[in-house]
Amino acid sequence: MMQVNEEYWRNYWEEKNIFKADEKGKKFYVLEMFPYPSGDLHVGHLRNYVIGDVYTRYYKMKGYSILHPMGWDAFGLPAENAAIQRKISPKEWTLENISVSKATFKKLGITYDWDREVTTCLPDYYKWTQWLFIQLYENGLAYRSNAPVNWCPSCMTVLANEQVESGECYRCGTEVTKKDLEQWYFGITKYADRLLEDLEDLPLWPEKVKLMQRNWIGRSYGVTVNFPLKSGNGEIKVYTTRPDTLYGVTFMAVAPENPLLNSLDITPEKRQELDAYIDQARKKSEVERTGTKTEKDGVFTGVYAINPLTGEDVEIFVADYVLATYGTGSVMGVPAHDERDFSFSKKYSIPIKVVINPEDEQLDISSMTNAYIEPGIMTDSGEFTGMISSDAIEKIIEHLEAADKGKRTVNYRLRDWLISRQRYWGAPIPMIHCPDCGMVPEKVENLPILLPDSRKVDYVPKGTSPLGSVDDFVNTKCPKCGKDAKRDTDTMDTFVDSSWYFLRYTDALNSDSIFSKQKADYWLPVDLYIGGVEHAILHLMFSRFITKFLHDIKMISHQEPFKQLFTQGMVMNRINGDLEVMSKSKGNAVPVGPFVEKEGVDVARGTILFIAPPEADLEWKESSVDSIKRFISRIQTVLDAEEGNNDDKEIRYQTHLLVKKVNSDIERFKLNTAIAAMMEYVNFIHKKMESADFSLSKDTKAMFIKVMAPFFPYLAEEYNKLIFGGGSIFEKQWPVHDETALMTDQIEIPVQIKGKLRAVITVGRSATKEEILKLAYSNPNIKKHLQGMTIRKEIYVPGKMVNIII
RNA sequence: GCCGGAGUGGCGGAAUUGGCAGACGCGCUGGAUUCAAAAUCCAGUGUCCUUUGGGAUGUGUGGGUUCAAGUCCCACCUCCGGCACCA
Repeated sequence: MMQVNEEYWRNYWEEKNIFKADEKGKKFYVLEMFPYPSGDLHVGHLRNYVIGDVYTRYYKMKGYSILHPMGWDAFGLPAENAAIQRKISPKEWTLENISVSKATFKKLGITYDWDREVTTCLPDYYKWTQWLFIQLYENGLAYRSNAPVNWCPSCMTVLANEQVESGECYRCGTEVTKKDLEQWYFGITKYADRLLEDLEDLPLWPEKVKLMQRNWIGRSYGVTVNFPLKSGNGEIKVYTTRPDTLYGVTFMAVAPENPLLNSLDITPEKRQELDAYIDQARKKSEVERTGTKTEKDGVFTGVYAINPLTGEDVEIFVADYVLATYGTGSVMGVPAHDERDFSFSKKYSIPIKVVINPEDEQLDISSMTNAYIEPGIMTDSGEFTGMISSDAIEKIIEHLEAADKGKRTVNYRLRDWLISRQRYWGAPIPMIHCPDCGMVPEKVENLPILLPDSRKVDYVPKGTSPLGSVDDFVNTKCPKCGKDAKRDTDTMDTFVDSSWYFLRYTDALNSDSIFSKQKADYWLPVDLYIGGVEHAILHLMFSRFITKFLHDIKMISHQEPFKQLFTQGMVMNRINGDLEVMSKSKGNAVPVGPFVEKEGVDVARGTILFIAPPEADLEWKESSVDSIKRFISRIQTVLDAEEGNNDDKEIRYQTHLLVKKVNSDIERFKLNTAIAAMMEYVNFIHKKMESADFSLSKDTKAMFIKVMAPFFPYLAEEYNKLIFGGGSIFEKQWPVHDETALMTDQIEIPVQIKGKLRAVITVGRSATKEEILKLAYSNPNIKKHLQGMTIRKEIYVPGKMVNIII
């Protein structure tokens, strides 16, 4: 029986540079999302990387120049937390984890080009993260702003909107609070339209992910309407997508944070009441304020605005369900035609005015229990009365613009990306605060701004940036005027690091530039990007944004980084009876190292690929290896037999069918059925060997070995060496099936009576309809069922089936 | 609440264009081999009926289109995921 020497092949691939990108001819860039280095890789990681490895080996055999790199998303909180607990430096801890993970990758023999390894926490990488920041700053896309931000009291840092899930921190699940802080933002909203529209250019992305991004960007079209104040000469602007309901506006609500409240002419008594409400609102969490379950409340300001279309008075409320950060921070209230406004008006006895009726009904305020939010016929709406409301929308916008009472507006749910973090283990923001010059970017030649040695830093989180405690870091000279100045002490969100790493791989060792345009243009876009769907918004949107920005500053030609996205399913494991995603932090991780040591890499690969289709979640069971172990040993039985020379038509048929099937299964990401097809094939040969003096010819063995190579690379190499004398199987050409081999002389035709299968007949390939029907009618079971029946119709689908209707 | 996706044997899952449902595998049952066991090999395995030829039934539920539906249409149920007052 064949002995597999994994180490030999691992070294062979590496020493002979089999999978080193040679940058010649047609290219294929395979990428798996790089991991956070948490130490031991587990079976969940294995799945992700093995899928990528299959494609790398497959495209290599198809003659492409391959780029398949690996690196480390190495900044971030776990390193700091671990360091605080164990009193070792985040850097040491991280680098140690990387070396453990890397050793496991090497043991697996995944086809990475390690010369291109990137580690985001090392200065040769974050130098360019800082460079990128400066480019964004100089193009007006990085700015500081003082605003209420999401604050995680447990992580002691701010979070981006994208990192808050139902009011909780995406990392630790702690309820997020609001804090007013001056923070750094990236102007991703300037790219909102392009990020939305260019999704059309990504046909090979899952619809689900594109939909999630569309929803997240949340583009809406409407109008900003000016409501003059009743007293004084100010005005309040509101944004609405339903100008057709403007005649029904009876109140308006302003966010507690909206600064225009200060300019309203409010009586001192009212002012006191309002301040109490505002104070209370600010203490509430986002979920308490805007969650669907809580009842909306507010306080009347005592001040009125004027409906610009009707001239009627409109009560102005302060209400904490109004978001200060969306639209104008104020909304108009139309009780009759908005569910939320309806219940608010009931609560505060605000008048209700119907301005849209259903086509066949007149709404009656006294009997209404719900708002009518559908389109309908305009009523009580001045010159627009009688129009279909959906048509009136555009007419009213035109009217408002003509009268200078409003302006057509597009709004987005997407917010600018808050990227500063009050933590130590991240890339320092390369900006300097100068008392004279203000904000000044560090000179590019001074990059990287090194993180100070952790021994000098008090990086235990206190809610302020740990770097602020290091005097020789903070104190510097202004790059512009040379006077004493202070460095910015925040570090960047780790999603900044990972939003451009796929570009660095194309030119990882470049010390003069972030990458060369020529290399990036050759390799981009990533042809196949494999990772979890949990990054559908965060990482994938930020990467698209940065790619577009780099395109705009002429660093790259492409506008989209990832041509095809494949989101693989999660690996689940039972813990105390509950099925949970496998992860180190949950304590249910099955480490890869001991597993492959025991079973071998090929068995580990085959198992994880066979038990479920790559996109489906799967439950990990140790016992799943049994079927693949049996299969591999059966492959050996078949291949170990002496070469025969008695391949017949049937063998040729089966072999070419296998090649065709595996090829198409790989192309459509059905790696589980590709393995099933190989099993069928091997079972077929095995049976044939038992019943006759038969063994495969050398040529047929070659076809099979090539087809299995992307899945079981070690075994394939051993047989390639044994039977064909060496070299790497991956330098050989992927087989092409011969369509003529699939043309059998005989075909089987199922015969149905009234849609029920009654017989299967075997006929010659070229049999005519008449011949087939004749044969069908002579079949005993068909005869039996047709006894005494009248045939009403015969349906014959050429080469497929016969259906007799009685 | 809104928007997606999915429901197929005891289990994981096949069925690529409306054309033989359950490929492949796990498990289970019986047999061969063995002193015995493991491993391996062979046969069977949706459910029910059966004279062993077959027959009935069957892809979440109920309807529909069609010669023919797991696949298409309508309504509903359940589960999973995303968003959750975005005005």
